[in-house]
Amino acid sequence: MNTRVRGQNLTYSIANHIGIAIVTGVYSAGNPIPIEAELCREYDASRPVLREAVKMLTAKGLLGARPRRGTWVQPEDKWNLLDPDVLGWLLERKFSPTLLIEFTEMRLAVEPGAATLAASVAGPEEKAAISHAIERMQAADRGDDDPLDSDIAFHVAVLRASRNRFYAQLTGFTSTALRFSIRMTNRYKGVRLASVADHKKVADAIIAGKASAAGEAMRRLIQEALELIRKREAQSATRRVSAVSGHR
Amino acid sequence: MNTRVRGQNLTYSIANHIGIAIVTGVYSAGNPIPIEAELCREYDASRPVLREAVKMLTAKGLLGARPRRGTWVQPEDKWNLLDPDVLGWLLERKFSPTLLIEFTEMRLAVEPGAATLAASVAGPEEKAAISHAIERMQAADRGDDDPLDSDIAFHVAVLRASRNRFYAQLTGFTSTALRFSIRMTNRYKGVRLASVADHKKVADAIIAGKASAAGEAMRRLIQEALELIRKREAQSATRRVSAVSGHR
DNA sequence: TGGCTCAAAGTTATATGATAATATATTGAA
DNA sequence: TTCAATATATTATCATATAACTTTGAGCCA
Repeated sequence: MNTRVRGQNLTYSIANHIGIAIVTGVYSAGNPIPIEAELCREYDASRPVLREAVKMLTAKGLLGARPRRGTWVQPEDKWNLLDPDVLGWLLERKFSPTLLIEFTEMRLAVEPGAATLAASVAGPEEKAAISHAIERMQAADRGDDDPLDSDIAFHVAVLRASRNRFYAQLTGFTSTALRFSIRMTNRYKGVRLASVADHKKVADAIIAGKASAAGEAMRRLIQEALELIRKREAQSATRRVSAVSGHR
Repeated sequence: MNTRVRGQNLTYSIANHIGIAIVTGVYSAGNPIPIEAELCREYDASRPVLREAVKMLTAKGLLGARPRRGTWVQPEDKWNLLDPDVLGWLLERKFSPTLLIEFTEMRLAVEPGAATLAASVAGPEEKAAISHAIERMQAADRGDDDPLDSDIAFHVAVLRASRNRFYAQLTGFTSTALRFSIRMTNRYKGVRLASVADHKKVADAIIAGKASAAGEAMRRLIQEALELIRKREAQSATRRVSAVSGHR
């Protein structure tokens, strides 16, 4: 192979490469990671650098290593899917509609939860951030801002407004999910999965301190997006099938 | 300091030590991580070992490093709180009722979501696992099984039954959360935060395929636990205040 | 012939020391 | 006073050597 990776930081580049190789199945249980010495040759790097990269990946649950047994890919259920890097690798290189549906299903639970909390605890600055995101979305509809960025900003603002560290932790996750959701579906429809008006309902409820209304509005918002995604997936699955049968 | 750490694996032990030191605030933005050379002296280890440990921690978002700038602790919002190690360090060494409330708030959204999904997609084996966990809880009430383990087994079984990788990913998170929830509250009450009967309602709804009923039952279950935890926290806060004022 | 013990080999773990890259601070000049 | 160049401290990378630890297999004994 001899894939000399270059970037500002060799260790991170190699960790990235191997990480991607793992999630795309280049390395797997059936096709195990080569031993250190061979990896050094493949990536043309010294052993310490390679070991540091491998340690980063073991910290993310992708790899395991033991003396004499070598280095191996962990079973998929040990991967830290909520780690932004791991999720990024998975989406960037091995995107699948199933994955998109799975994390939209998760957003369907998480974001209403965050919105409910936000309505009871958000302070003035956090509410201002939410309002500002809505204004940006409206501006985007007039062509004065980026539709994707403003949409993401809104969801991130709500997560932060929950004043719950675990929800706040999911901002990276949600940004990524949203970016890919839209990238996948905007070929068929406008760039939004839901209207600005629907987003504004959520914002208004949070700012008014109406907890259950905020949660419910957010739930409807994501439910709508999820159904749209499921429908598109069903359609393209049908298309794939008819394309295959058409060849016969 | 010279804290020679010994264990079967030096690198992991050191990563653990430093990880705990970070989350407990021994190292912080104000009191930065010493330079590599000093860390080597403190932990009596070679530079490669130390660098590998540091790389594991940067992979978990706890540290950052740049040439000439040294190694520093990342702001807390960059920590991967959903990483099982990070969460474990935080709970094991710096437990706080606030943290307990925060992740119970998150469970309040996540687990009903998982239960809802599970009701529509769980297969026979997954339903059997849920039933089995309920049986174990009943056995525990008769003294024939462990109350804590059986309780955890139930929640884990539901998450897995959702057939959603992101929910499944949260099993470690939930086990930890539950273990600490109970450890914190069982001094005051029986070991359960909610009755076996309430758990069984969730299980029955999932097995019957009643999605919204399953979600709602699970929501009630955790809502109950959350209120109990909040009440206990308010009480002990009062106790702390009166103890302090009593001393004056 | 089967099982147990022990030894050897292969692989990761740890150590040492040296060189390169880089960002910051300092110093000097404009 | 400001900007640029240079010095310096720190991480990044490299090369190599030794240790520790399983796994495997061979040999021996029952």
